[in-house]
Amino acid sequence: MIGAMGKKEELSGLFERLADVLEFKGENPFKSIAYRKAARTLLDLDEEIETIVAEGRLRSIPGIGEGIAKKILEYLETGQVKHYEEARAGIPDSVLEIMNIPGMGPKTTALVYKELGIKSVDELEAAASAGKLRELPGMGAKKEENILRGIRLVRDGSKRILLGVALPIVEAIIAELSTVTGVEMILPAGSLRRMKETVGDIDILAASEDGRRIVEAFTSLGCVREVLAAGDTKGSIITQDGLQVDLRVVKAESFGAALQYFTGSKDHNVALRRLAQARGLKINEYGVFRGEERIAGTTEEEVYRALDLPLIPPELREDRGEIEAAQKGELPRLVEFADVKGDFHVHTTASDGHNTIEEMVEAAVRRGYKYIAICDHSKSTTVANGLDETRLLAQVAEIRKLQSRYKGIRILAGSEVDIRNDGTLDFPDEVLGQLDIVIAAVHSALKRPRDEMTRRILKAMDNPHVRLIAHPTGRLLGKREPSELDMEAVLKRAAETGVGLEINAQPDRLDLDDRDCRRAQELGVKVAIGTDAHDADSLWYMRLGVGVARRGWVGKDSLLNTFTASRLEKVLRRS
DNA sequence: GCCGTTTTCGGCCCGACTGTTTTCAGTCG
Repeated sequence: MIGAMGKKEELSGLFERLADVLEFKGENPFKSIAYRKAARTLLDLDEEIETIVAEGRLRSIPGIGEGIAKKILEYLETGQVKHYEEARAGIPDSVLEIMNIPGMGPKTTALVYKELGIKSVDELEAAASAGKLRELPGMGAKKEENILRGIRLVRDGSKRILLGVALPIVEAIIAELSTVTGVEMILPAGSLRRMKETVGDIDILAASEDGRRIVEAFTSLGCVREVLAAGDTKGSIITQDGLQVDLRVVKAESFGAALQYFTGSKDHNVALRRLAQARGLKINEYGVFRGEERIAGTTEEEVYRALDLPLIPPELREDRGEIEAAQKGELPRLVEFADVKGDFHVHTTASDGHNTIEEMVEAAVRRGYKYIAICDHSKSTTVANGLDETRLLAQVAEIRKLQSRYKGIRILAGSEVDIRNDGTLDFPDEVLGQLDIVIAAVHSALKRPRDEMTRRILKAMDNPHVRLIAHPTGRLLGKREPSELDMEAVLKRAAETGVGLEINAQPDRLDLDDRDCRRAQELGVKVAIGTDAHDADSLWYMRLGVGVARRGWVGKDSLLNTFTASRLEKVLRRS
């Protein structure tokens, strides 16, 4: 989910649509590639485009040259881009939408538009159903069927799904396929391996001498709804949940190259390929080649080493400067899942959780944690049965008593205390002072204007008892946009006050997101993962939080969850 | 349209699968 629409988001969308139009018209495809690259680059910017323009740094952004820079300036000055308006003139938007249908590329879309006057997905569906498409050159009955299936797929809402939903599904599939005879290795690849917050489809990579056998096992899994492709080295299915899963099979000697290749991202790979070319090498999914000779490919380390690079962790492979950092030997030492010693945000039956304090603590012990923070809701969040002062203090007493029975784990008495509309907190200071950790969070009036939202959070951070701000933007992936918020101001205040920001690890939150994390890291702000678990099983969301932190270039020393219990005590006592 | 340890012109990542084709175009990732 993208935040509020600023100029860079508008420009990004414009360049994407321009790329569509040019493809449709059959112009030099590399122009479209250039526009799409610029569109992605714009979205990835940490700063506002206006700032960059004002400081004359536009042309220093990779992928933005003379032509695109001019168009950006034109848009900022006039609100439109003439070249775009001219290019799209006479082409209805509904025609371009046809290109979103799987199987319908620019060529086929242009063909049906020109020959049959088809201007929308609905008209395409009618023509395909009536068997009219097969009369066109290069088209047949099978193509019609495929197009109809593609239309159904899009209508079914084959949208991106949450990482936290996809991860268990793909791990179950892998567990099953790893028992197939001849499977030497099998791992997830693609955006899932990069721990992107949502994934479009799932890529799985296997090593075996007998590709057909695995592909057959794959396409006959119990979860298969539809088989899209089945060859010797590749299979593609739609699961009952509507998730597309692609399996690729290579020989073991190529596994590293293939894993690298299918993990992406696309932009990262293109950049790597350029590096390879400059050295007279060729990279593909089978290895790194100098002429006919293969010089690497069994492991990913080999592939990167062939380019004089250290292994770049999958979570960083977004072409956001990781290759340059690797070349300079400046890759961050990312936090590891194994470094995590505790969870800062769990609920219990006292508010809206499903397990007792003791059950949550037991689950934390089983995970080897050294601390866990019990942070139920406060009274303003009535829908979640938030605790008032009396119930909170009773819970603190209960936690102290329970603590005496546990030696190896510290049970932190805390609260996920509401930030009210005016920025004050739901409990008075003398109550907050009795807690081990105070996490402040906005749960209401999320749509207030940017200034007001920012002021509320800044004010909460100024309260000396507050240690963390939970789910700072309030977004819910696919359901609710992030609140309007001056994140830069929040991060700077965090740096000043020493208040940390939460990476809320709920699958549909992941808030802070990876980009905010990276900025936090740059500013020296501490982050802390809280699973916000409402039951003991959900403590596993920690993995998702670690994924966000790693994608945000967060090192071990910036993540509070890696602190030992005694070091943490000092931070919590603070000042 | 972008870009430069072969280049300011001429490349631009590269291969698999499908369906339609008797040798390949289109699409996808």
